[in-house]
Amino acid sequence: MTSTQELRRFKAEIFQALAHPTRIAIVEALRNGEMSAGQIIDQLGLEQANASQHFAVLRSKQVVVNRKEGNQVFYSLRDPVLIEVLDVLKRYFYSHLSQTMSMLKEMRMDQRTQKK
Amino acid sequence: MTSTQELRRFKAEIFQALAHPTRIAIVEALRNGEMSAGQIIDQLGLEQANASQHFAVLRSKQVVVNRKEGNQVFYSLRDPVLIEVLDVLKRYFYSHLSQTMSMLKEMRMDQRTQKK
DNA sequence: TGCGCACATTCGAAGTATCGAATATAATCG
DNA sequence: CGATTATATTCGATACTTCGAATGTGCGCA
Repeated sequence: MTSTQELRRFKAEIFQALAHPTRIAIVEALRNGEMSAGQIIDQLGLEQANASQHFAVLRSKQVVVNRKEGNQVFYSLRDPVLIEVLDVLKRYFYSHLSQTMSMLKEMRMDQRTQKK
Repeated sequence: MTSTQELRRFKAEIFQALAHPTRIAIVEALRNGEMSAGQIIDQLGLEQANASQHFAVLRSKQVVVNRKEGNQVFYSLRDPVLIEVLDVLKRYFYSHLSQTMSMLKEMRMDQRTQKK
């Protein structure tokens, strides 16, 4: 039996997988179909090793799947329903834009202040 | 100007806020309207201090808002659109149930094996 | 005023995530 | 074969998260 607990742990895992700006960028880049690792890295301006680490996270949570072709590895979303999740959040963001803006400002200020 | 970067950081913050089974449970408990901290704690069987820490995370990311009434604190979702996000994930979960089940099994096995 | 309830905060330990640098692997090309 | 390209993995440092235990805060009631 699939317990409620398990379902929540599963959801938490997915959220964790998406809880990084770079990984969100990767998922968004895949919105229109598969791309090679190299294409994603170029498009987003990432460090190769770092990108690969983020790919590993997304793979481990099955957010993306990959396919090897010769030299290259092509990534795609396992299920485009995840894009819906991002779109819902975009609406969320815009519907609370002014509050969100000040929140973002605070977040940036916190960052600066913390770095002593 | 709201940059794409900022929007991604914002989304990542929301995902981070939801990236814990207990916090998902709290958000789901609030699906049907506000509840006091104590009610949530009882219903979910949480430790008081731990629950309060999770409330703090949800507040800091503005996922929930609170209202004091005398002795008690009532929590509610800032925007029920977040429930949509959880519902989308539920569909995601069920549409990939068999794969997900084996993934969960592996995850549990990993946990056991790692605890040396 | 002082007690008790409801809730929040702080602290320190343990675990987990992130990064860049270095290194490994695997396919292709000459 | 050995070099080159594409990608992945490992390592160690630093930062963040989580937990329970202890303590703090603020309200209401006797």
